[in-house]
Amino acid sequence: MTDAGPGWTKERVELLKRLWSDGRSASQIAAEIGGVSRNAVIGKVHRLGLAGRVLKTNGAASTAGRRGRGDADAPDAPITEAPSMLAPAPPALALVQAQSDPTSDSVALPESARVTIMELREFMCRWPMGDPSTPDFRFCGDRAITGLPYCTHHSRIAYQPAAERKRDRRAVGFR
DNA sequence: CCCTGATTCGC
DNA sequence: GCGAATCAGG
Repeated sequence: MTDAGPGWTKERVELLKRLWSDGRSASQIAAEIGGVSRNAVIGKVHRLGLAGRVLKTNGAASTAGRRGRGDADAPDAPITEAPSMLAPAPPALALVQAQSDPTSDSVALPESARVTIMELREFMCRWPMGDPSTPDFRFCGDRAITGLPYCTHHSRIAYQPAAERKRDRRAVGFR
């Protein structure tokens, strides 16, 4: 047939837009479409002007991505750090008892897999739920982000906009 | 280590 | 216009 050139046909672009707006990740879309890498998907998405789904993840992109491919890196310009001082918003412990079931014989397992400390694994979210003094105390137990004690959802809550700390540690003559 | 998206630049 | 490379954060 004449489909020897896998370019961004309208069908593919539409599919891309649909999947992207549907909340699918770039890698998922790439796998779905096939023949394209996740980078290609992201690149196309940006070119189309669809980017912007993520809110505060661009903090990385700000300093990153100015290199193409094995190109000489120019002296990075002094990026003006935005003094965004947002509220620390500390996570209140043991205060998230939404639907506390009093002596509930019911299962009461609406979502996620809450587990006890016995069932807690390294890759499980350690978000406290309930009072630690009661036997009802459980942990989120969801798949925690590798390297972090919480899952994606709770990580965002715990680590809200309050990461503007010491960024550069590689000062010359440090120590 | 896994994943995510953002960005730049050579092609 | 395209996407690999790179970055940074979660």
